[in-house]
Amino acid sequence: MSSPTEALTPTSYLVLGLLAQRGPATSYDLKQWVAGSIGYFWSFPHSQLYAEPARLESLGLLVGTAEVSGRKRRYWEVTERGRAELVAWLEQPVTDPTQVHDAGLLKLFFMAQGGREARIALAQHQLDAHRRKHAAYLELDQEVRDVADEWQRATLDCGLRFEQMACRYWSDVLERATGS
Amino acid sequence: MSSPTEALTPTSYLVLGLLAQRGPATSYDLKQWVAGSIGYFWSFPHSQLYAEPARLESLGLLVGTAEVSGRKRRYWEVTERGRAELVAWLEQPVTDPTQVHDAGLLKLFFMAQGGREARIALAQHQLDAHRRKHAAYLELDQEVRDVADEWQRATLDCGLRFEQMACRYWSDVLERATGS
DNA sequence: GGGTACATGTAATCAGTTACATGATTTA
DNA sequence: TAAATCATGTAACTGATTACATGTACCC
Repeated sequence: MSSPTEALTPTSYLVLGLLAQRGPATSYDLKQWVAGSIGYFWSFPHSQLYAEPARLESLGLLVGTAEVSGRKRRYWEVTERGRAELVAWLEQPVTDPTQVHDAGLLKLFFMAQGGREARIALAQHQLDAHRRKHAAYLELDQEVRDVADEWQRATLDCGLRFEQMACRYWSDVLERATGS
Repeated sequence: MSSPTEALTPTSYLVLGLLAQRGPATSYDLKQWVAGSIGYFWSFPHSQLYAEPARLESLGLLVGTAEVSGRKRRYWEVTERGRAELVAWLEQPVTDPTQVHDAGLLKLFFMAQGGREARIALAQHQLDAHRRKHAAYLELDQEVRDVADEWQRATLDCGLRFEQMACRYWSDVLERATGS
């Protein structure tokens, strides 16, 4: 029992991981970083990114320093214990199964209750959305190619594959919806 | 402004949709149905499935009837307004982007902070998990082949494709993790 | 120097999760 | 008939979401 850590959430490890990876930063920085990476498939509202560091500090995993000048920004930095906690988490096996929250899929599941038009519209709309996302990932891939490390790029690669699969999938659904 | 509906959640539409699809049922039935379908990739805790119908009844989208005999079960049934609300939802375009909550991916993103062993273990573990899930979907596919409607089967097909993609992905990650 | 967008945070609400609790069936 | 499991809920907590509020920098 190295650390009597009160169950941390994914948000906790996100904050811990980002700060460990990129050094001291403000909640606003976290927000920006998330928006440019993980946020593409796992959204963390900015209010959480302001609240969570305070919690982690009370657990001794971060330390914060407030500016005295105008903006009074609070910078957060990972402590030794914080880094240890992060590494321990990385070594633990994942238990929670992947959750895919997709309102489009939920609708499709009930689409026998709707009309043909609705099915076509859904499929078309989802196809467009996933195509846009795929394009966005491709662009992102170019942008970060030389600043991201190998595993960050691997994560992005998963997004890319996912969107590619989704495009094919909704394209097939569209075909069936049109044909029936 | 057909209905002054207070923003419904995905849980609301899940309940509405299931009851519309399969007729009057108890919260326990809902729980069972979810466990055998959507629940594979989008978990809805049973407490929600007990609480939500009450909310929907207060909105006039369901009506409940309580047994008087031993178990005092409460059966829920969709009203006309409920059905209309469901259909309206099916026709609306999806706005929320797909959320993929996967602790494994989150870890991978930070895996430069961990050791080679941890990366191999993660990839291997995720690969196993997705293989099991894929197998489970295949089995489910056989079971429901003749009871599920076309769009329910299409939803399952998405799960199948997702797991297939995930298996390939983590297999590739495993290779890179081993090789470096 | 007034408007607009960016930056930084707080407060209130609410959904989701965990835990608890108990009655009804089945089975050993 | 005792134990175990299934069935049916409720209560408490807390993380997540939304909304609000204000300060700072930029630009027209």
